[in-house]
Amino acid sequence: MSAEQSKASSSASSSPHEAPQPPPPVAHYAPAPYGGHYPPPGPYPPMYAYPVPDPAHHDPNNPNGASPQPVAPFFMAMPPPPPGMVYAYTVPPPAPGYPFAPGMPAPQPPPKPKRKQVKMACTNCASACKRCDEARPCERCLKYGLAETCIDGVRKERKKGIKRGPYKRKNRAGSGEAGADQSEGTEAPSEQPAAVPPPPPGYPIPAEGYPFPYVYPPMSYVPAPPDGQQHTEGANGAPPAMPHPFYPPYPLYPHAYGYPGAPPMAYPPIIPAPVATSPNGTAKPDSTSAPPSANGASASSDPVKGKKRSKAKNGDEGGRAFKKAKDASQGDVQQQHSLPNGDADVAKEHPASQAQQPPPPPYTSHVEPATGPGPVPAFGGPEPRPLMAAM
DNA sequence: TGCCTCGGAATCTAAACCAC
DNA sequence: TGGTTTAGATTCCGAGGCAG
Repeated sequence: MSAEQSKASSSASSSPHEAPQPPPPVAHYAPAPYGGHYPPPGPYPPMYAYPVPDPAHHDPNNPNGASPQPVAPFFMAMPPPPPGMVYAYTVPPPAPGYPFAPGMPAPQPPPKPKRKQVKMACTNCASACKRCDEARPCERCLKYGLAETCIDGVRKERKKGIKRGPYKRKNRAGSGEAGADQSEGTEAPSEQPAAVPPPPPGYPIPAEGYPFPYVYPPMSYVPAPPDGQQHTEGANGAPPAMPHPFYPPYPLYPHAYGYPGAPPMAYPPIIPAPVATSPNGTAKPDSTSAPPSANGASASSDPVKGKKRSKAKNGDEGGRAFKKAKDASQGDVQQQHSLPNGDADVAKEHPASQAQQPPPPPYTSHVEPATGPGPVPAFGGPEPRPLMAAM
């Protein structure tokens, strides 16, 4: 499942519709744009992205009292922000159970990454209610040997002549962002902290989903020209055209990324650390990127949300008995091994196709290539996580 | 226990509506 | 005419439940 999804999503991200976009060009840090030195002379003490595991510390995500997973901490030697600079974004929330730095916004549940749908699923995927992709045959049909039956369904024509009630105009006080937001499907206004100042004129706006905070000088701040050089600012005293638009992220608290059990981060939406999947699934960053828990913990995690089931949807071939009977009688159709709803039978005939799928790279399925930079390769190694290559 | 099924939330998309 | 809103159509996530 997860492998299938990750594969599908990865292929979708490589489709012509959603060609992965490279991250925005990174302006390399110019060491002396100010009168003083920035960054201040090092070396900096290593800043761990999460606390060094303490044998005496019991991870709250390991309810059995197990010690934290021995994941090597990665550290970031980060200079403090340059004088007069402010981060345009706040840093992600800390891992559960850890305090907030003073002044940090209250913890919020990380917003679920928006689901991306294909325009038209193939008939096989549609009948199986499984993820499809734009390619024909799609990944799933290829995987299950249904390539020949992987065709687009026929989208039903929308009913016409349906009358509607009076429109409720959305609140467009915020300079008319409602429409654009709706069409874009983003919830940026509610996700961006209100304290984040807009970039000053002349400074670029970071691409949506850009993984690291930008820093801008405050609106009135103009960096002191180094060594008496003249400003290259434009007219009206605007800041110079992007001398260096941002600086490396500064972890305000020492466990921004990668702490085992840390929730998926609202921002940036990337780079999972080697997450230790706890037995009760509490550390599961996303079920789409994690293999189903062996004991069905996810299924039983919320007993309140019971679902009713019927054996057959719309009286179709819903049950296994029906499928089996159909198989027996129609073994030659679907290339002798599959029903349109290919999962069950294909899985039986190709058990390895599911069982031996390598675990998917976490989070890759949630990169939004259409709106943000390309997927950032997940950091999978235990060694200290490298800083951004462009830094 | 693992896998399959399918309910329903999330998303897409085009028709209807509205302002200019 | 173009932009916005609404709602039908569709996708597919994820939890319940069954077969082995």
